[in-house]
Amino acid sequence: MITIKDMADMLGISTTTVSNVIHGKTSEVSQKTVEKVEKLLKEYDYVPNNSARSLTQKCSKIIGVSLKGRKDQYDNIIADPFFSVLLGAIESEIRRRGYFMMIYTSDDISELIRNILTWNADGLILLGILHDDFVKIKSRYKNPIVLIDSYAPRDIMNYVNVGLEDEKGAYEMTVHLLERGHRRIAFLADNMEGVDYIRYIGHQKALARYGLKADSKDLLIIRAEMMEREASMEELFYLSRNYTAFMCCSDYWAVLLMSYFSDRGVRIPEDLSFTGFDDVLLSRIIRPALTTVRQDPAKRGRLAVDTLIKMIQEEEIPEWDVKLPVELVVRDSVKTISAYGNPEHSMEPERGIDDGVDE
Amino acid sequence: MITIKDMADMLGISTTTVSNVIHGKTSEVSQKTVEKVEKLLKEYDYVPNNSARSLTQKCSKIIGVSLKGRKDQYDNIIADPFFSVLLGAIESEIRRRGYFMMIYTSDDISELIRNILTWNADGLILLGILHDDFVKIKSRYKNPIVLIDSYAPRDIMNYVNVGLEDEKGAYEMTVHLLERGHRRIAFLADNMEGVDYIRYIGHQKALARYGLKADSKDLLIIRAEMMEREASMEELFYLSRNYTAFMCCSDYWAVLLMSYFSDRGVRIPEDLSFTGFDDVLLSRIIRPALTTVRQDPAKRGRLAVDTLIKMIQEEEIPEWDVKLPVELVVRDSVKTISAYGNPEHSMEPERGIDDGVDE
DNA sequence: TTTTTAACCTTTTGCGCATAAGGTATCTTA
DNA sequence: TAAGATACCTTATGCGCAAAAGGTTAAAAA
Repeated sequence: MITIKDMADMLGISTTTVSNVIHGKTSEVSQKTVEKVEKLLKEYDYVPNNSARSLTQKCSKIIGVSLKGRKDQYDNIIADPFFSVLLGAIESEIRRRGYFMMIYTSDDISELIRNILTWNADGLILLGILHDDFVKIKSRYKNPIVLIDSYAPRDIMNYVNVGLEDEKGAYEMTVHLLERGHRRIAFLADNMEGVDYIRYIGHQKALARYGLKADSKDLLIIRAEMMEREASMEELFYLSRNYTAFMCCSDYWAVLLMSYFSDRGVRIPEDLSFTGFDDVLLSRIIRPALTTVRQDPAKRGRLAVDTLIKMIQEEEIPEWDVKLPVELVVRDSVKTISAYGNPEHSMEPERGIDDGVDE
Repeated sequence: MITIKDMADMLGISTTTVSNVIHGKTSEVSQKTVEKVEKLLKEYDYVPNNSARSLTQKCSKIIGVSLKGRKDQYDNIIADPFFSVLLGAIESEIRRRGYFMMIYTSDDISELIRNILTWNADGLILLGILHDDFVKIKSRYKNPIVLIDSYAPRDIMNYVNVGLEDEKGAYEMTVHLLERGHRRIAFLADNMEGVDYIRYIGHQKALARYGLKADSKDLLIIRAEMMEREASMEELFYLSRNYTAFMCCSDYWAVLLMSYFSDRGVRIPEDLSFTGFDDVLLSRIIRPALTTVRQDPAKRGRLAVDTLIKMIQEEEIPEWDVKLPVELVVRDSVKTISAYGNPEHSMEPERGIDDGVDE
């Protein structure tokens, strides 16, 4: 590996002059010298040592990306069809902007913090981080952070979140189910800390508009490890008899559950309707095609990187809670229940109740 | 950020002593001093600056991972269901071993080289690299490299490849199709440079065993951009009438094509049978479930990282061409053709022809 | 003529760390 | 008692780079 000093010695000039040419400070260097240096630069295809640069500059050109959330059968979050699309978009945008990406998928938050600090990452993108972990990171890491799919009490801590119209999405999906005659709807979430909580609020509001009240026993928390355990799945299967529809917080799990249920002879959507969230490729391909809420992960990834780099370079904090649009995508996984057996609820929304969503 | 010098000053000792404690060279430091330093280390949660370390040591603890290959609708290779699982396995293994991962998905090979060199990566994992690009990288980058799914003439260049029994997989799949009565089989590949070429050889050998000869017009090269172009798909649709089975080199494309064809009224497998390669989650979930060749991407990722780190640490080159096992997974996407209309080929393999695969 | 200024250099410093090389006691051994 | 060994420490150096600070020359301004 050729260094600045090597080239300076070859030309009999100082390293500062070579460095100046590299950084385009040509006003301080004669035309003749510039040409000599540039010739050598090309000849040896000089590549700067970024470790050395990071030491002198305050910036490392590294952006850390941390993923947490639902895992697949390989205990592997990158393989999640939604996250992988998002991650791909983030990677290409980071690269396009001249930065480097380092990924951390560890559940160990102090390991994550050590990794960020040891490389002195210029900025951080956190996907699906829980509030407590976010606070821990904030207390040690002072560079800009952009969140994706993370919600926390704003009075506690400032943050920039590249989010979604989650509440609206869940609201519209619930209305869709209600309008098709469903009254016994289970809401399946990862946890009640992050986006799923916001979605649940939308769900509640939609129910309220129809004069219904959300019942906590209809809120089913599905953790990744449950998917593996036959006993948990059996229980879910047993529970499902109480419902006409399963409203899931991700396409991934909706699809996994559909597969499990249909293998056990449940007809979808005749016996049980399913809805998802995200609109991943999978959802278009399976049969019945999944009714879901679409978001644009590529756009979201790009916006997150863009926002972060703005914060890094201009040290100015932009809008702290973007909400990207969602769109209801109706396919074939929801049955229309014409003659609904439970007469206590009318099909029409009740009057006098506020029309709903606050965004 | 606290540094070694900060701590040395606090304790009134030299930086060397602190450094020695950090590296466990406690034989050179008195018990009392060790305790003092360790207390401070814990108190301030000291994290070393890896840029500084990289400068003094010859190693950076960075492993570069480069992906090339088929892309999805977002022009995003990370989102590929097979690559993402593999990548996830690689990431967690790299982290477990105390290294850091940097990803490059750029098609621009000289940009990739610059990135590796600028960070002085200790090693490289290349997925699906083409031979010319590999030669370019080798000429500039002298640290260990492990390939995944890459084949090249071995006499030209030494390399370590963590591969698959590709030939065997394709052979067995072709035999499966032949045994079910298929004679007009299209072989769908990405390109003829990498693993698909090896698979095609297996395909040819299986055909030969049945007294058939592979016809180059049955080899259909499907590039990612064709998936987007309606015209290309229409042409493929038109071509499909000549075949009873589409043998695809990846589940991903098999599934995409199945979806396209069934939307156009083609019944699968009644009108057209499909097979894949990889056995991704998708394949188990779609209907008909896809008959495919299974590989274990998690194991493969781990083995690749393990091999690379062995090369980095022991500077010893292990087995240079591992072939991990594959397994035929028969599901529902292949029709059994009982009365086959073309009398010129018998259902039985011809005698006297060698039994096939060389592994 | 002297001073100023601009153009074009170089020398020096330090980022944080690891290590080679150099100390100074104290303890062993013959 | 002198020579060597041991335990425990420090000083000095350099990795590759960027930038502050310091030169020198020649042209421009006073």
